[in-house]
Amino acid sequence: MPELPEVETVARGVHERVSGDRIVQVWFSSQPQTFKTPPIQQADGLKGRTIVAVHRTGKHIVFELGPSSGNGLRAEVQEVRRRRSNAVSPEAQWIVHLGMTGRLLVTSPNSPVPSHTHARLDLASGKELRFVDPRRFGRLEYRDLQRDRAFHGPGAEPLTIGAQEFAALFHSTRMTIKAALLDQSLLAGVGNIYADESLFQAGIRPRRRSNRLTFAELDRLRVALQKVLEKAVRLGGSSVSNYVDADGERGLFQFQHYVYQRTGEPCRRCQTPIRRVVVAGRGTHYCPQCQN
DNA sequence: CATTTCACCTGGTGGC
DNA sequence: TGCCACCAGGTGAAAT
Repeated sequence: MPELPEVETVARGVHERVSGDRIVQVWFSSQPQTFKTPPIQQADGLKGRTIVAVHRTGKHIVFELGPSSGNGLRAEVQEVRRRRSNAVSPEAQWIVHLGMTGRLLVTSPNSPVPSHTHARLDLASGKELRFVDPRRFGRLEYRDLQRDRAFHGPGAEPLTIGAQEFAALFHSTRMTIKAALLDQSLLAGVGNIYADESLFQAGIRPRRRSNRLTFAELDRLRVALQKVLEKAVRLGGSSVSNYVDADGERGLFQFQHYVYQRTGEPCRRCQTPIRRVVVAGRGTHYCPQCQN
């Protein structure tokens, strides 16, 4: 499930492979719900633009796009070189949300096109960028910054938020702490795995009311969450089911899980069997001994 | 308004 | 072996 660490891994991989490149041709599938912006509008906007940079905001991958440039291979190559060396202020953004099963792949145009491919971007370098998403929970959006606001994500960034702001956010709602962690308008980037893992590390039960947690508990949670996310980023994310990064490599963090999908197995701290309940409509895993 | 529930999707799993 | 009910969970709309 792509959450912050998986999305970060994908964004870094894609950035390394396509920044400085130029989009020369675009193809989209005809699956309407994949497109937050109508596909024709996206194709018109993307074609000819240079990819200045690719980065993550919350669970979103943002492509910063430069102005579209003229035709001709020589001009394209020069354009690529120019944009590599100078920072260009972006004129547009392509925003990719992976949903549950979305993947961004950088491949040769000749490699077999997987089923459920919804976007194919031909790049000036000869590479092809593909968006593949079997369950179609992912979303593609285009913003023209002359007209639209730049994308900044729905909520605060979990990795950099400070103690005061974190406490203020979670003291502002009566939801369960699990539901609050999953609410992207509060913190952007936390999903089911890292919500469960950080609550375990902080020793907090998922059904506690967010606004009833003490400042000390919330700060334990913030520190635990940041440590868990940073470690997962270092390990390339968690590969549960079939998540892979831009190389097709699997992450390693799933071997570090303390509670997620360990129902009935002994707690790594106290040997008590891990319990599974449903909170906020999600499978939720916790240790009844270590979490209070 | 705040909060909770549910529909959207397909592939994988496990029971019979 | 084949069939099918069921589960996974990010998000936004609908219900409460």
